[in-house]
Amino acid sequence: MDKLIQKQPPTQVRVAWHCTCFNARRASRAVTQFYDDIMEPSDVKAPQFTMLGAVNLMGPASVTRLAEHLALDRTTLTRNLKVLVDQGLVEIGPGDDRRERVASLTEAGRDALRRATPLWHQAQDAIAEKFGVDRWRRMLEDMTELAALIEAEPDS
Amino acid sequence: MDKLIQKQPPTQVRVAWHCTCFNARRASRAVTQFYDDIMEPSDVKAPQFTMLGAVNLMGPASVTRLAEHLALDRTTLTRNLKVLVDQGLVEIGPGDDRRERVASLTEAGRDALRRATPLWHQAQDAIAEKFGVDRWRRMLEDMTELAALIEAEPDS
DNA sequence: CCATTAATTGTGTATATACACGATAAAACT
DNA sequence: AGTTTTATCGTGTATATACACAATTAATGG
Repeated sequence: MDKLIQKQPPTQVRVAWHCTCFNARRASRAVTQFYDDIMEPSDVKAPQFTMLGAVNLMGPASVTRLAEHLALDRTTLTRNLKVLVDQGLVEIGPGDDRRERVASLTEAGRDALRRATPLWHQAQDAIAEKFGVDRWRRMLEDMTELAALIEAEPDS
Repeated sequence: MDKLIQKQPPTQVRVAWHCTCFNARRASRAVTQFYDDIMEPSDVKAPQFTMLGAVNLMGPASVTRLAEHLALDRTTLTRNLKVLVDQGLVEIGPGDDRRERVASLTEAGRDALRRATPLWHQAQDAIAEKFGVDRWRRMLEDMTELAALIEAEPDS
Protein backbone atom coordinates (compact mmCIF):
# COMPACT_ATOMS: atom_id res chain seq x y z
CA MET A 1 0.00 0.00 0.00
CA ASP A 2 3.00 2.23 0.00
CA LYS A 3 3.96 1.97 -3.62
CA LEU A 4 5.35 5.10 -5.18
CA ILE A 5 3.19 6.64 -7.78
CA GLN A 6 5.31 6.63 -10.85
CA LYS A 7 3.50 9.10 -13.04
CA GLN A 8 3.36 12.49 -11.47
CA PRO A 9 3.93 14.67 -14.53
CA PRO A 10 0.81 16.76 -13.86
CA THR A 11 2.12 17.58 -10.41
CA GLN A 12 5.53 18.44 -11.71
CA VAL A 13 4.12 20.77 -14.31
CA ARG A 14 2.40 22.74 -11.61
CA VAL A 15 5.52 22.77 -9.47
CA ALA A 16 7.50 24.31 -12.26
CA TRP A 17 5.01 26.93 -13.33
CA HIS A 18 3.70 28.00 -9.96
CA CYS A 19 7.13 28.42 -8.42
CA THR A 20 7.57 31.96 -7.15
CA CYS A 21 11.31 31.66 -7.47
CA PHE A 22 11.30 30.40 -11.03
CA ASN A 23 8.89 33.06 -12.16
CA ALA A 24 10.70 35.85 -10.37
CA ARG A 25 13.96 34.78 -11.93
CA ARG A 26 12.39 34.39 -15.32
CA ALA A 27 10.85 37.84 -15.17
CA SER A 28 14.16 39.26 -14.03
CA ARG A 29 15.94 37.72 -17.02
CA ALA A 30 13.35 38.89 -19.49
CA VAL A 31 13.14 42.42 -18.17
CA THR A 32 16.90 42.79 -17.99
CA GLN A 33 17.31 41.75 -21.60
CA PHE A 34 14.54 44.07 -22.66
CA TYR A 35 16.15 47.06 -20.98
CA ASP A 36 19.60 46.10 -22.20
CA ASP A 37 18.41 45.94 -25.79
CA ILE A 38 16.90 49.39 -25.69
CA MET A 39 19.74 50.94 -23.71
CA GLU A 40 22.46 49.37 -25.79
CA PRO A 41 23.29 52.51 -27.81
CA SER A 42 24.35 54.21 -24.58
CA ASP A 43 26.82 51.46 -23.72
CA VAL A 44 25.28 51.30 -20.29
CA LYS A 45 23.62 48.06 -19.26
CA ALA A 46 20.52 48.22 -17.13
CA PRO A 47 22.12 46.93 -13.92
CA GLN A 48 24.95 49.39 -14.34
CA PHE A 49 22.49 52.20 -14.90
CA THR A 50 21.00 51.37 -11.54
CA MET A 51 24.39 51.56 -9.89
CA LEU A 52 25.37 54.78 -11.60
CA GLY A 53 22.08 56.26 -10.42
CA ALA A 54 22.68 55.11 -6.88
CA VAL A 55 26.21 56.50 -6.77
CA ASN A 56 25.01 59.76 -8.27
CA LEU A 57 22.16 60.02 -5.81
CA MET A 58 24.06 59.15 -2.68
CA GLY A 59 27.07 61.22 -3.52
CA PRO A 60 30.32 59.90 -2.18
CA ALA A 61 29.06 56.90 -0.28
CA SER A 62 30.65 53.86 1.29
CA VAL A 63 30.26 50.43 -0.24
CA THR A 64 28.12 49.23 2.63
CA ARG A 65 25.73 52.14 2.40
CA LEU A 66 25.35 51.71 -1.33
CA ALA A 67 24.79 47.99 -0.90
CA GLU A 68 22.04 48.62 1.63
CA HIS A 69 20.42 51.16 -0.64
CA LEU A 70 20.43 48.72 -3.53
CA ALA A 71 19.48 45.71 -1.41
CA LEU A 72 22.53 43.94 -2.73
CA ASP A 73 25.12 41.85 -0.99
CA ARG A 74 28.07 44.04 -0.11
CA THR A 75 30.61 41.85 -1.86
CA THR A 76 28.47 41.74 -4.97
CA LEU A 77 28.51 45.48 -5.12
CA THR A 78 32.29 45.53 -4.77
CA ARG A 79 32.64 43.42 -7.92
CA ASN A 80 29.97 45.34 -9.79
CA LEU A 81 31.59 48.64 -8.97
CA LYS A 82 34.89 47.34 -10.23
CA VAL A 83 33.44 47.12 -13.73
CA LEU A 84 32.41 50.76 -13.59
CA VAL A 85 35.76 51.79 -12.15
CA ASP A 86 37.55 49.95 -14.96
CA GLN A 87 35.41 51.86 -17.44
CA GLY A 88 36.31 55.11 -15.76
CA LEU A 89 32.74 55.91 -14.76
CA VAL A 90 33.21 55.65 -11.03
CA GLU A 91 36.09 56.42 -8.75
CA ILE A 92 36.69 54.98 -5.35
CA GLY A 93 38.74 56.71 -2.71
CA PRO A 94 39.29 56.64 1.01
CA GLY A 95 36.72 58.11 3.38
CA ASP A 96 37.02 59.89 6.68
CA ASP A 97 36.80 56.62 8.48
CA ARG A 98 39.88 54.87 7.25
CA ARG A 99 38.05 51.57 6.96
CA GLU A 100 35.62 52.99 4.48
CA ARG A 101 36.05 53.39 0.77
CA VAL A 102 33.71 55.84 -0.85
CA ALA A 103 32.48 55.81 -4.42
CA SER A 104 31.55 58.77 -6.58
CA LEU A 105 30.88 59.43 -10.26
CA THR A 106 33.58 60.71 -12.56
CA GLU A 107 32.74 63.21 -15.27
CA ALA A 108 32.54 60.32 -17.72
CA GLY A 109 30.18 58.62 -15.31
CA ARG A 110 27.88 61.61 -15.24
CA ASP A 111 28.00 61.71 -19.03
CA ALA A 112 27.09 58.06 -19.29
CA LEU A 113 24.21 58.55 -16.91
CA ARG A 114 22.90 61.50 -18.92
CA ARG A 115 23.29 59.54 -22.15
CA ALA A 116 21.47 56.51 -20.79
CA THR A 117 18.60 58.21 -19.00
CA PRO A 118 16.39 58.91 -22.04
CA LEU A 119 16.81 55.32 -23.19
CA TRP A 120 15.91 54.11 -19.75
CA HIS A 121 12.72 56.17 -19.93
CA GLN A 122 12.00 54.66 -23.29
CA ALA A 123 12.32 51.14 -21.91
CA GLN A 124 10.29 52.04 -18.87
CA ASP A 125 7.50 53.50 -21.01
CA ALA A 126 7.53 50.58 -23.40
CA ILE A 127 7.04 48.11 -20.58
CA ALA A 128 4.27 50.14 -19.02
CA GLU A 129 2.46 50.44 -22.31
CA LYS A 130 2.92 46.80 -23.21
CA PHE A 131 1.64 45.61 -19.88
CA GLY A 132 -0.95 48.28 -19.23
CA VAL A 133 -0.05 51.24 -17.10
CA ASP A 134 -2.27 50.44 -14.14
CA ARG A 135 -1.32 46.82 -14.01
CA TRP A 136 2.32 47.75 -14.41
CA ARG A 137 2.16 50.13 -11.50
CA ARG A 138 0.50 47.52 -9.37
CA MET A 139 3.08 44.89 -10.22
CA LEU A 140 5.95 47.25 -9.54
CA GLU A 141 4.52 47.90 -6.13
CA ASP A 142 4.01 44.20 -5.52
CA MET A 143 7.58 43.37 -6.46
CA THR A 144 8.95 46.11 -4.26
CA GLU A 145 6.92 45.06 -1.28
CA LEU A 146 7.65 41.40 -1.72
CA ALA A 147 11.37 42.08 -1.75
CA ALA A 148 11.15 44.39 1.23
CA LEU A 149 9.10 41.84 3.13
CA ILE A 150 11.63 39.11 2.57
CA GLU A 151 14.63 41.29 3.20
CA ALA A 152 13.15 42.28 6.55
CA GLU A 153 13.32 38.64 7.60
CA PRO A 154 14.72 38.45 11.14
CA ASP A 155 16.05 35.01 10.24
CA SER A 156 16.30 34.26 13.96
CA MET B 1 18.91 80.02 -19.96
CA ASP B 2 20.31 76.63 -20.64
CA LYS B 3 22.11 76.02 -17.42
CA LEU B 4 22.03 72.51 -16.12
CA ILE B 5 20.06 72.09 -12.99
CA GLN B 6 22.52 70.72 -10.54
CA LYS B 7 20.24 69.29 -7.91
CA GLN B 8 18.06 66.54 -9.26
CA PRO B 9 18.18 64.10 -6.34
CA PRO B 10 14.39 63.87 -6.13
CA THR B 11 14.28 62.79 -9.75
CA GLN B 12 17.03 60.27 -9.30
CA VAL B 13 15.29 58.75 -6.34
CA ARG B 14 12.27 58.10 -8.48
CA VAL B 15 14.36 56.70 -11.27
CA ALA B 16 15.92 54.18 -8.96
CA TRP B 17 12.78 53.08 -7.20
CA HIS B 18 10.38 53.01 -10.12
CA CYS B 19 12.69 51.06 -12.37
CA THR B 20 11.04 47.84 -13.48
CA CYS B 21 14.40 46.24 -14.06
CA PHE B 22 15.82 47.13 -10.69
CA ASN B 23 12.75 45.93 -8.87
CA ALA B 24 12.48 42.73 -10.85
CA ARG B 25 16.11 41.94 -10.16
CA ARG B 26 15.77 42.85 -6.52
CA ALA B 27 12.74 40.63 -6.10
CA SER B 28 14.55 37.84 -7.88
CA ARG B 29 17.49 38.10 -5.51
CA ALA B 30 15.31 38.21 -2.42
CA VAL B 31 13.09 35.32 -3.43
CA THR B 32 16.01 33.17 -4.46
CA GLN B 33 17.71 33.65 -1.12
CA PHE B 34 14.51 32.94 0.70
CA TYR B 35 14.00 29.65 -1.11
CA ASP B 36 17.64 28.69 -0.79
CA ASP B 37 17.56 29.20 2.97
CA ILE B 38 14.56 26.96 3.43
CA MET B 39 15.71 24.33 0.95
CA GLU B 40 19.26 24.24 2.23
CA PRO B 41 18.88 20.96 4.19
CA SER B 42 18.15 19.17 0.93
CA ASP B 43 21.39 20.39 -0.65
CA VAL B 44 19.37 21.51 -3.64
CA LYS B 45 19.35 25.20 -4.45
CA ALA B 46 16.19 26.72 -5.80
CA PRO B 47 17.40 27.24 -9.35
CA GLN B 48 18.66 23.67 -9.45
CA PHE B 49 15.35 22.44 -8.16
CA THR B 50 13.73 24.08 -11.13
CA MET B 51 16.08 22.35 -13.51
CA LEU B 52 15.71 18.96 -11.85
CA GLY B 53 11.97 19.40 -12.16
CA ALA B 54 12.21 20.31 -15.80
CA VAL B 55 14.44 17.38 -16.64
CA ASN B 56 12.19 15.05 -14.70
CA LEU B 57 9.10 16.39 -16.39
CA MET B 58 10.38 16.38 -19.94
CA GLY B 59 12.08 13.02 -19.68
CA PRO B 60 15.15 12.67 -21.82
CA ALA B 61 15.12 16.01 -23.57
CA SER B 62 17.59 17.96 -25.65
CA VAL B 63 19.33 21.02 -24.30
CA THR B 64 17.46 23.30 -26.66
CA ARG B 65 14.05 21.96 -25.71
CA LEU B 66 14.84 22.29 -22.01
CA ALA B 67 16.10 25.81 -22.53
CA GLU B 68 12.91 26.78 -24.33
CA HIS B 69 10.83 25.25 -21.58
CA LEU B 70 12.71 27.18 -18.93
CA ALA B 71 12.90 30.38 -20.97
CA LEU B 72 16.65 30.33 -20.52
CA ASP B 73 19.45 30.94 -22.94
CA ARG B 74 20.62 27.64 -24.32
CA THR B 75 24.25 28.19 -23.37
CA THR B 76 23.24 29.16 -19.86
CA LEU B 77 21.44 25.88 -19.49
CA THR B 78 24.50 23.99 -20.69
CA ARG B 79 26.57 25.45 -17.85
CA ASN B 80 23.82 25.00 -15.29
CA LEU B 81 23.36 21.37 -16.26
CA LYS B 82 27.07 20.80 -15.88
CA VAL B 83 26.77 21.50 -12.17
CA LEU B 84 24.07 18.85 -11.82
CA VAL B 85 26.03 16.39 -13.93
CA ASP B 86 29.09 16.92 -11.74
CA GLN B 87 26.95 16.18 -8.71
CA GLY B 88 25.69 13.01 -10.35
CA LEU B 89 22.08 14.16 -10.43
CA VAL B 90 21.71 14.38 -14.18
CA GLU B 91 23.21 12.41 -17.02
CA ILE B 92 23.64 13.60 -20.54
CA GLY B 93 23.91 11.25 -23.48
CA PRO B 94 23.57 11.29 -27.24
CA GLY B 95 20.15 11.49 -28.85
CA ASP B 96 18.72 9.96 -32.00
CA ASP B 97 19.71 13.02 -33.90
CA ARG B 98 23.44 12.95 -33.54
CA ARG B 99 23.61 16.70 -33.05
CA GLU B 100 21.45 16.51 -29.97
CA ARG B 101 22.51 15.72 -26.44
CA VAL B 102 19.69 14.62 -24.17
CA ALA B 103 19.50 15.02 -20.40
CA SER B 104 17.76 12.77 -17.91
CA LEU B 105 17.73 12.31 -14.14
CA THR B 106 19.89 9.72 -12.46
CA GLU B 107 18.57 7.80 -9.48
CA ALA B 108 20.40 10.25 -7.24
CA GLY B 109 18.71 13.04 -9.13
CA ARG B 110 15.29 11.58 -8.48
CA ASP B 111 16.22 11.21 -4.82
CA ALA B 112 17.32 14.81 -4.59
CA LEU B 113 14.10 15.96 -6.20
CA ARG B 114 12.04 13.90 -3.75
CA ARG B 115 14.07 15.21 -0.84
CA ALA B 116 13.72 18.83 -1.93
CA THR B 117 10.07 18.89 -2.89
CA PRO B 118 8.59 19.17 0.62
CA LEU B 119 10.97 22.01 1.41
CA TRP B 120 10.02 23.73 -1.80
CA HIS B 121 6.37 23.51 -0.77
CA GLN B 122 7.29 24.96 2.57
CA ALA B 123 8.98 27.95 0.94
CA GLN B 124 6.12 28.37 -1.47
CA ASP B 125 3.55 28.34 1.33
CA ALA B 126 5.59 30.72 3.46
CA ILE B 127 5.74 33.27 0.67
CA ALA B 128 2.05 32.98 -0.08
CA GLU B 129 1.16 33.41 3.56
CA LYS B 130 3.55 36.28 4.11
CA PHE B 131 2.29 38.15 1.10
CA GLY B 132 -1.34 37.15 1.21
CA VAL B 133 -2.56 34.27 -0.87
CA ASP B 134 -4.70 36.25 -3.26
CA ARG B 135 -2.14 38.93 -3.85
CA TRP B 136 0.54 36.30 -4.25
CA ARG B 137 -1.45 34.48 -6.89
CA ARG B 138 -2.04 37.71 -8.74
CA MET B 139 1.59 38.66 -8.67
CA LEU B 140 2.68 35.24 -9.84
CA GLU B 141 0.38 35.59 -12.79
CA ASP B 142 1.63 39.10 -13.50
CA MET B 143 5.24 38.00 -13.46
CA THR B 144 4.55 35.07 -15.74
CA GLU B 145 2.67 37.19 -18.24
CA LEU B 146 5.20 39.96 -18.21
CA ALA B 147 7.98 37.52 -18.98
CA ALA B 148 5.95 35.83 -21.69
CA LEU B 149 5.07 39.16 -23.22
CA ILE B 150 8.67 40.24 -23.41
CA GLU B 151 9.97 36.90 -24.61
CA ALA B 152 7.46 36.99 -27.46
CA GLU B 153 9.17 40.13 -28.75
CA PRO B 154 9.61 39.87 -32.54
CA ASP B 155 12.71 42.05 -32.24
CA SER B 156 12.40 42.87 -35.95
C1' DC C 1 46.45 52.49 28.03
C1' DC C 2 45.60 47.75 26.57
C1' DA C 3 42.42 44.12 25.30
C1' DT C 4 38.32 42.83 23.41
C1' DT C 5 34.54 43.63 20.41
C1' DA C 6 32.38 45.66 16.45
C1' DA C 7 32.49 47.69 11.85
C1' DT C 8 34.27 47.95 7.12
C1' DT C 9 36.36 46.01 3.53
C1' DG C 10 38.44 42.68 -0.04
C1' DT C 11 39.37 37.84 -1.95
C1' DG C 12 38.64 32.97 -2.96
C1' DT C 13 35.32 30.16 -4.71
C1' DA C 14 31.09 28.84 -6.90
C1' DT C 15 26.76 29.42 -9.38
C1' DA C 16 23.74 31.97 -12.83
C1' DT C 17 23.46 34.47 -16.87
C1' DA C 18 24.06 35.73 -21.89
C1' DC C 19 26.52 36.98 -26.32
C1' DA C 20 29.76 36.01 -30.12
C1' DC C 21 31.94 32.51 -32.45
C1' DG C 22 32.93 28.23 -34.45
C1' DA C 23 32.16 23.05 -35.08
C1' DT C 24 29.33 19.31 -36.52
C1' DA C 25 25.33 17.08 -38.37
C1' DA C 26 20.87 17.11 -40.69
C1' DA C 27 17.89 18.98 -44.29
C1' DA C 28 16.98 21.19 -48.54
C1' DC C 29 17.94 22.54 -53.00
C1' DT C 30 19.68 22.33 -57.30
C1' DA D 1 25.45 13.55 -55.64
C1' DG D 2 27.21 17.95 -54.24
C1' DT D 3 26.38 22.38 -52.37
C1' DT D 4 24.11 25.34 -49.49
C1' DT D 5 21.27 26.30 -45.70
C1' DT D 6 19.53 25.24 -41.22
C1' DA D 7 19.70 23.10 -36.67
C1' DT D 8 22.18 21.73 -32.51
C1' DC D 9 25.67 22.18 -29.74
C1' DG D 10 30.00 23.74 -26.78
C1' DT D 11 33.56 27.30 -25.48
C1' DG D 12 35.62 31.83 -24.67
C1' DT D 13 34.63 35.81 -22.38
C1' DA D 14 32.25 38.93 -19.38
C1' DT D 15 28.89 40.42 -15.91
C1' DA D 16 25.90 39.48 -11.71
C1' DT D 17 25.37 37.20 -7.55
C1' DA D 18 26.41 35.48 -2.76
C1' DC D 19 28.87 32.93 1.07
C1' DA D 20 32.95 31.94 3.96
C1' DC D 21 37.02 33.77 5.46
C1' DA D 22 40.63 36.94 6.69
C1' DA D 23 42.62 41.70 7.28
C1' DT D 24 42.32 46.31 8.95
C1' DT D 25 40.51 50.05 11.65
C1' DA D 26 37.35 52.04 14.99
C1' DA D 27 34.91 51.76 19.33
C1' DT D 28 34.32 49.97 23.97
C1' DG D 29 35.49 48.36 28.52
C1' DG D 30 38.37 47.51 32.16
